[in-house]
Amino acid sequence: MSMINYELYKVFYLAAKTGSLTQAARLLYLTQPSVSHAIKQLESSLGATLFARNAKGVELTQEGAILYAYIEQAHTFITLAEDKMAELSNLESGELRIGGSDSLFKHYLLAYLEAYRLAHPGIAIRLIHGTTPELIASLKEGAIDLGVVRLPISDTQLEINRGIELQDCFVAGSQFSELKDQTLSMEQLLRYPIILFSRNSRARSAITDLFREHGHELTPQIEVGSVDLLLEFARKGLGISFVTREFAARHLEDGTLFAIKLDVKVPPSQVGFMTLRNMPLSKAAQQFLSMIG
Amino acid sequence: MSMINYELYKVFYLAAKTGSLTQAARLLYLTQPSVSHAIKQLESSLGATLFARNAKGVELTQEGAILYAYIEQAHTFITLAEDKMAELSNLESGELRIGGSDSLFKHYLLAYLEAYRLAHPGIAIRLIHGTTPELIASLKEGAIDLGVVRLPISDTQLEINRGIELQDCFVAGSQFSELKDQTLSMEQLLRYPIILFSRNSRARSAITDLFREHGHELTPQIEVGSVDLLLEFARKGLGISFVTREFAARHLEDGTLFAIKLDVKVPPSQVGFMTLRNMPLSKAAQQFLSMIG
DNA sequence: GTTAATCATAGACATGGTTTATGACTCCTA
DNA sequence: TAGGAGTCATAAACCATGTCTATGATTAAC
Repeated sequence: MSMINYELYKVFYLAAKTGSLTQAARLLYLTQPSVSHAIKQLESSLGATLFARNAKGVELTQEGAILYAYIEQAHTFITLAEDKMAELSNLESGELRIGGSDSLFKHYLLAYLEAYRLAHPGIAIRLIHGTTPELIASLKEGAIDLGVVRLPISDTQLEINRGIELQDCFVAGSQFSELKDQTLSMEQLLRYPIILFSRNSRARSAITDLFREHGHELTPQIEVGSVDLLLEFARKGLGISFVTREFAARHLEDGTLFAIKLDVKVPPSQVGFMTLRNMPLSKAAQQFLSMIG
Repeated sequence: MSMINYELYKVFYLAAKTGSLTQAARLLYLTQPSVSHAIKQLESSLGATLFARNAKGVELTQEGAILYAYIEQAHTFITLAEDKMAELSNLESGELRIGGSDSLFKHYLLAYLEAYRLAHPGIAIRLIHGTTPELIASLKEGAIDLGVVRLPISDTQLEINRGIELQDCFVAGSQFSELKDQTLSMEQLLRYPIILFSRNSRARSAITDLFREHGHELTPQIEVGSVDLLLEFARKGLGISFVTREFAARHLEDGTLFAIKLDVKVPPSQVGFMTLRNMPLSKAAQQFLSMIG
């Protein structure tokens, strides 16, 4: 490998382009002898005279012209690279890939994403949904920059940032209005039809575990696959849904749903942003996290 | 202009390609801290972290991967450039453009060109024919590397190398065999039909000038456009041709033509190789001249 | 727990690039 | 035709940059 100092090619490029060592020196913030020396070095490394020197400046020789054709291309790519990196740095372009659940995207991140998009329209936002283990795998493959999930998570390779706290609760519609002012026990609640999120959900296992700790088995009459359906089924009176209070906010406000008071405190759940401990965040992701945190 | 030291991109390229600063250092004949420092410098110049460092080596970040896509291209071009220059240096490729007259090509250069082609089959040979002023213009435009012409030539921008000496003479065929053993004066010669090369020829003006100096006007009965026709017409007995003895060698030997002895010495003409004084010769041209010189 | 990799850091060092000063040359202009 | 202003080249002093040595921190593997 000949391994010529690439910096010499920059000098050569500018000398060839301007047709003057003096001008090249000016562009490079160097002196003319320095450029002269650099060109001489390149010439001796390549074993060819690259320029004809004359009183008006320099002119490419046959060999110099051939070299220039290649170096011009190389220079173009490097310039493009520098421009691109500047864009990325200025958040004028780039990609922000977030993993999470659809409900967290919709009810928690949406507002931030809108603000982010407005502030940095050049950055493409990609939302990838999956379960927590899937998202951890995606992170480790580099398919996403960060994941938004319910805590706790224990994986030494991950770095966790806490987000908001969410309070899960049971909600019902007007068909069950007799429960509005009561405080129910677990036993009492279990007499009613229960609607839960489908298996593999962190929220679901949290609540069934809580019931089990108190000696009760929480078995749903209906299982659904989305938060929207949980809310919809509860509103239609098909049963009592276990949902995140914050996600039901609209319906709780307009009265189509109400929260049921339990005599047992349902522990809140923490939302967290997980990133790979070893992998530095992209500027786009850094900026997004800083907008939230 | 951000003007980052191009040499840093070489280090970055190898680090990214090998996935290891240590290995990159080995390829660059540097130490690992040096590479580490170079990468850090590049990162701070670009305002982005390019690598995730871990115990096994380094891995490109999102931004690093984007940069790599560009730098890989640039590196490819530079490598191609270096390969090409090595080829040119080794005379494995290139172009040799020679200007001259067809007769000089055929009768003088041909042997050298054959040898050259055999020795350097990778080099494309281009012969451009034209008059001396045309060739000088071609030289100055960079359209040819060297010109082969009759001397003298006076142009301060040109560098002249002497080639062989050619002796012009009058030749005739068997129809004029009575002249074979005579030594003619100019006056006597002028009684016969003369065949000259068409106007603008250096050889022609040399001989007409010589006659004029002696008070005679040499006016041809026939003008032809090539040396071959000069010889052909003389052989057919159409007249006495003024040709270069060396170009007529074959016919002088086989007796179809003979040289006429004049009582005036026709000064020999010198063939020269002209190159631009200011423009360094390509390797291909240097080699060619050295084969002749 | 030990070993052997990795990269990072700090400071000493020296190579190499830069500068200054000057010279040779060419072109243009008065 | 001389003078001036531009070009690039050269040489030597300088110094700053990049390099190395030495060491540390961390991680992975055995």
